[in-house]
Amino acid sequence: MAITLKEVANLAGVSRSAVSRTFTDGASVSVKTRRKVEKAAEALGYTPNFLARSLNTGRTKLVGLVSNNFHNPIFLEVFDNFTRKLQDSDLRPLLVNLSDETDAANSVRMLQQYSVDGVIVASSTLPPAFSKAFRDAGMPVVHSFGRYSAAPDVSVVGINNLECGRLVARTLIDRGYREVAFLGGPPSATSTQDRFDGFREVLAGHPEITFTHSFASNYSFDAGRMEMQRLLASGPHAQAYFCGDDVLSIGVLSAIQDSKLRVPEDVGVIGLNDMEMAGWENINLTTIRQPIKQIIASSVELIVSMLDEEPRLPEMRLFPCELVERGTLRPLPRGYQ
Amino acid sequence: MAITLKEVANLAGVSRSAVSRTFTDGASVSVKTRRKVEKAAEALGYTPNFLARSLNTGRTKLVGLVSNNFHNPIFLEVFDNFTRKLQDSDLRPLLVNLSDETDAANSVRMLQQYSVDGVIVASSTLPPAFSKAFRDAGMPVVHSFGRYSAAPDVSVVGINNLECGRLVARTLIDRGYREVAFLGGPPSATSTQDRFDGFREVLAGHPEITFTHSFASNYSFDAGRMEMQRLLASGPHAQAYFCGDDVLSIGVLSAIQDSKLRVPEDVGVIGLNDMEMAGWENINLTTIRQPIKQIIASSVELIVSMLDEEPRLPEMRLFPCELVERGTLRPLPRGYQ
DNA sequence: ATCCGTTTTGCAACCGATTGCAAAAAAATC
DNA sequence: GATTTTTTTGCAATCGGTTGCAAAACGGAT
Repeated sequence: MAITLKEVANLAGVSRSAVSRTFTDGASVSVKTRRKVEKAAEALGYTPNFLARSLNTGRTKLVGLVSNNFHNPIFLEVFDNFTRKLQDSDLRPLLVNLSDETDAANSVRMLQQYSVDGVIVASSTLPPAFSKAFRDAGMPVVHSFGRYSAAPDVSVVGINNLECGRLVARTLIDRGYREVAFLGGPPSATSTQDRFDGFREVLAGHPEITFTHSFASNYSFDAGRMEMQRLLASGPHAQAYFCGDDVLSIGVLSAIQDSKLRVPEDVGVIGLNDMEMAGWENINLTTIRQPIKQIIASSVELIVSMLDEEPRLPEMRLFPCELVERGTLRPLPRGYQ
Repeated sequence: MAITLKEVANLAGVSRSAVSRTFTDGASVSVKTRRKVEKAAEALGYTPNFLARSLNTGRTKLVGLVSNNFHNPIFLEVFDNFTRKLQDSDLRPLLVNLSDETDAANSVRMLQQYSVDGVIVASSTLPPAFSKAFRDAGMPVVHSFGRYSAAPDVSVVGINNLECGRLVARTLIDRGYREVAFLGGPPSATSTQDRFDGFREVLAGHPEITFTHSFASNYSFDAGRMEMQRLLASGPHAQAYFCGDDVLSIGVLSAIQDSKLRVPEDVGVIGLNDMEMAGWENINLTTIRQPIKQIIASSVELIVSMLDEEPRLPEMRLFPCELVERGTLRPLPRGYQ
């Protein structure tokens, strides 16, 4: 089938070790043999077999890229950035779709079979039990877009969802909204729980502000739209809605638009993520930006350093979020600007 | 590190071959030893190493999933479906991002290093040279969303872009549009070229219809919006625009919306793909549906059958497209319905 | 109990590489 | 030119499995 080391050795008239050494950096080969080998390899079109190599070295340079978010457009950016960054670090992503997987053991086995060097869990909804299962199986793990924890099982890189919730609450208060609402993603998602907690924490200090909440069935346009339609039909609406994420917000906007209410005059909406689409002129969503590129760059750096170092304690790397002002929230009242 | 076959053999008190055979289907092992082995494996938490196995069997069950479309939301659906289908067939996708890759040789080497069993090229814009390079390196290749060719280098699964162009032309004619336009994706994309060819082929038979064309710099919202703004600023607009794909169409719609023209009364728009977003109520784009799920299911079936069969001639598998009626094209004139 | 045909089993070679070690070759020293 | 030191080389074992083959165990029939 493919050209092997042996064939190159024969053609070059050297031992197999010599060939191996030419393709291993830091190994001792004279320039003369190196030349011979390179010439032979070139002629035959030889490429070392990384998998065979991995038996000895214990490194496959494979990284499991595990996710269950295959419906949120922002994850296309996520995959794009991860694959690039991993490739830059000479690692290859083995993509694992956990969308309808409930059993971590299954996924663990899958990754063990290919002896991946490490695992990146890219998800804001996957319960920590999954990352923990990978860790328990002895693989270095980074959970990207994961949840803050004082005593994390595995390293987490992401944003401080609690702080995001607080930031939104403060923003709405500053804008003079007096009846606000939280419209979260699925209650089971850790990201929703934390954003909610931060949000109501701040509001708890403002008894003058009334505050309601509800949850969409998942982070999707349809779920957001349906939940908002339900809310509009079931009683008076709030002055502003903090939505679990951008795609949910767009669904919410669509429902509001149908009801003839105006945004932001009659009702305000603020999302979270700042996905590309949020900036499209026909959407123009005010939102909280999550620094995806930095999160991913940092995740890859982290996993890379975990590969050649000794096991170390899990760490949290949280990045700040910032408000991206667009057209779905009313501006600061005069005098406060 | 991980548990090996040898350790299981020791614990179970059998030979290494016995253990190997228990984990190879079709191999001859007595129920008695099988039980012993399974018990020992269970106790130790043993999982066979697929990569070591691959040295003997010549099969890694790895499939290269190669793409350069990391900006079109439809590709999230594509990745979702591919990963699921491949997993169902017991194959693992090794994701390769070719976004700023111009040299096929580099990618070929990457896939050779991991001795993938086959390659799926998922892209409507990647030139055929890439798939050809993989094939020339001896890997089974399927090009999904690729271009029709009478004598293809590799198997292609997708839609007939020419026929799509024709379908749109006929649709616009039937709707009574007399000044139509093609607003394609990047001229270099094979998909754009073919759609354009089909479109003008039909229009060539209708001299009463005037017809203009232009190209956006890529398949993106911004490109579509900018190109449409340019067109609107530079002279009278056409009655209907056939846009290269859905995301381009949404950009075009956004530009039209800004110009105070009404859709579909003043100007019609039709896209291509039927991505999820096209059905969102606030977009509601009339478009041509590309049967993504079928294309992917068929691609995976094809690559699977290429894995255990002898080399065979490349084949074309083209699926029909259909019109999805929504709100951006005016209805059939009365009397024709 | 003996014989014969089937299964089951373990040995040992092999897949494509890496690597410790000792021997050979080359370079440096006197 | 002989001796010592350093570098380069090939041998052979190893990584974690699979598999052809011959021997061992088994099962049934006589």
